[in-house]
Amino acid sequence: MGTARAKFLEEDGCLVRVVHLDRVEKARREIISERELDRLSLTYKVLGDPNRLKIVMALKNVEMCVCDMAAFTGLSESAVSHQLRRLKDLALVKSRRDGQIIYYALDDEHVSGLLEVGLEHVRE
Amino acid sequence: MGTARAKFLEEDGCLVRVVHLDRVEKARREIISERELDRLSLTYKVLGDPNRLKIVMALKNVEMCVCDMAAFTGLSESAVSHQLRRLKDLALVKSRRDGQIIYYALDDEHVSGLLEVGLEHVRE
DNA sequence: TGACTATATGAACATATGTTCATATATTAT
DNA sequence: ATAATATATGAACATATGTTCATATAGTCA
Repeated sequence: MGTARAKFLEEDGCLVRVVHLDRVEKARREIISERELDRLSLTYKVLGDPNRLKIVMALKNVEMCVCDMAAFTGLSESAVSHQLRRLKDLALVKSRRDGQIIYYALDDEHVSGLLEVGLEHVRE
Repeated sequence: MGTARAKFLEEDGCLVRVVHLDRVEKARREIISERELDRLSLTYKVLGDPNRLKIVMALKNVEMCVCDMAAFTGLSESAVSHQLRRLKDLALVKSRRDGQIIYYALDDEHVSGLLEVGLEHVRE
């Protein structure tokens, strides 16, 4: 039944095979900016490590300090600190200081939202 | 003002520093299974690459075949195919055949949900 | 059937990533 | 101040990841 066939078009001096030029152009029009795409992929990537994800899942329920998270995950405090920095850089996690101790928590509801939707998908 | 101080407890024959034992235990009780955690982190990881994310974002709006996505992303068809396999393994993407052409689309609404929430977070 | 088209796969290679170890910073307590 | 505590950082190393290239598979059309 399929009658679609490839055309070839020139792109940057190269021949590129395209079956649905209209779809490719539609996708090009509707894609988000390179900048947003990079930031978005970094956001997912930072959740894409089991240890970091474990940290974030824990923070979903309770504030914790570095050594608590180290005890919980089995990582060294240094490793946890490195990971927290990445999480903080992408605004997945925020911190507040109380005396010598720095408490970490999820940055906002979007983060729990991401975890919820992800879990739903994994569990279906 | 902070009066919290660390205790040391034995864990697998090692001394581990813990400030809030109650929180660590709470986190341990409430954490999801190792299996779910792995699958969840793989799900985020697979979205955590700019090229794969670009593919998925495009599929949010329109069905595409491999060579369309190759043209759209600037990747080779082989590279796109490799990435699609990973996306399919984690049920982020599904495919249907029509003649010689295989059309790809997002697997379900959870995937667009993940993209929506992620974008909201990045844009705030 | 056999030639052709679209997609998939395996191995290899270069780059990216996460942990460790040593050390630095910042706050508190004496 | 000085010592002690909690966290952060930099460099280095081993492993993981993504692309390429060559080749394989699977469906289609003559």
